[in-house]
Amino acid sequence: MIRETLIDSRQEILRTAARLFQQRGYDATSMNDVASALKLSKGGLYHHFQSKDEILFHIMSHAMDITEEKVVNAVRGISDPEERLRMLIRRHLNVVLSVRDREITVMLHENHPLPPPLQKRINARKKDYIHFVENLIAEVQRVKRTNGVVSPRAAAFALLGMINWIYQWYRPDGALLGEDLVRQYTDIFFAGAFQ
Amino acid sequence: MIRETLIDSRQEILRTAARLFQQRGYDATSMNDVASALKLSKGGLYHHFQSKDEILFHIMSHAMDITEEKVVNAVRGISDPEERLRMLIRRHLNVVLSVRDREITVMLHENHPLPPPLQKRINARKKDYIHFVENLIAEVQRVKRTNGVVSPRAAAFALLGMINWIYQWYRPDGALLGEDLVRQYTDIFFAGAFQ
DNA sequence: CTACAAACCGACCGGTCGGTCGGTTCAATG
DNA sequence: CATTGAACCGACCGACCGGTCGGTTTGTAG
Repeated sequence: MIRETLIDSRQEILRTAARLFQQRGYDATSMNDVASALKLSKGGLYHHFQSKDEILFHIMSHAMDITEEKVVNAVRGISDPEERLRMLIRRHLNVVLSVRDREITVMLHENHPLPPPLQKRINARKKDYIHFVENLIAEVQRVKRTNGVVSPRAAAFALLGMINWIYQWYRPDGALLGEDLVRQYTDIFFAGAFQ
Repeated sequence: MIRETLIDSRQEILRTAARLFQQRGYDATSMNDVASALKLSKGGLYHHFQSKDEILFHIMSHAMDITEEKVVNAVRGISDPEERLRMLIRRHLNVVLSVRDREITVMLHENHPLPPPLQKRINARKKDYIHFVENLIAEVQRVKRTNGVVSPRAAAFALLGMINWIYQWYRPDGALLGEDLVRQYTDIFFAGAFQ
């Protein structure tokens, strides 16, 4: 049971750190803040992680894991490209809105420079995802025979911008609710990208 | 000429600070960094501004000035709503892309909490702008008689998200260039919001 | 040349940062 | 009960943070 608790501790630390980073920002959150939120001393915290950077890296990695699991994998089984894209929009949007998946917001917002090799691993996964979206859009355009006006690349950036920007203004108690957003954003994008 | 040089100094400080804040982030940029980039001591810098917060506030205020001048005012004279919106998209997008207007990017990205009264002034101006965009979209929907599918509010957020997110990925030497982006984003949004 | 204020310097302040380290607690194993 | 290693503590480090202040330089007006 030793292995288990170690992993659990690390996971719990990452969850708490992600919450604090999301609320106050990475730079404005000290290791003392993280430690005391976990009822731990700073020394105790450093028993589990080597550096603050390492914590941020694992949060971002986890964010990419979530994206691949809850968006990409959830969509892979759908054979109809249009339905696949609709589900991708729904899933991606819900991940951004999800209070549980705070790692996503941290990854979207924080530009803190990680050590180059770590930074590259994150960037590579981000690029993979963009290409996945881009290819899916291209496929839908082929099926719908509407590939003259908008390039899949620009459409992908537009779509990801629409959705990723939501964390900047969305409040769960606001007028625009999740399901409503999914419907309207999907309508906008489909009419926009497949004219 | 005394007044002039004082204002000039302050402006130059703000320009340099904006550049550094954009490149490294607000928290990661020290007052020493700003001072030495201006070939000034930290003490000399504090002769012109009372605090780091004050500098950030003025940068953000300036960002809103730029938006009102280069986007809102540039568009006010256009009588046809559709043309007005097209020009707004073009102008807003060019402001985000402009290397000269770094203040915009700083305002879009930095969430550093300012003293509440200052924070409120910035937030109020942001909201005014969003409402301006929302109302313009509603007007175009009325003219085009296409106001059933997408609410002006959601459309405004989608549009601003598309455009504002650009700073996260745009590189002037990339494949997607400014004019191309304007055209494609305009096409996407018009087909999407006015079905 | 004098006077004076704006501009600026550089040493300094209290505090906090990320990170270290020697030592203690604790729980499981044999 | 002794051993052992993970978990953890708390004091500490050097560096740097935002900000202050007394004094010097500099430019201009009389």
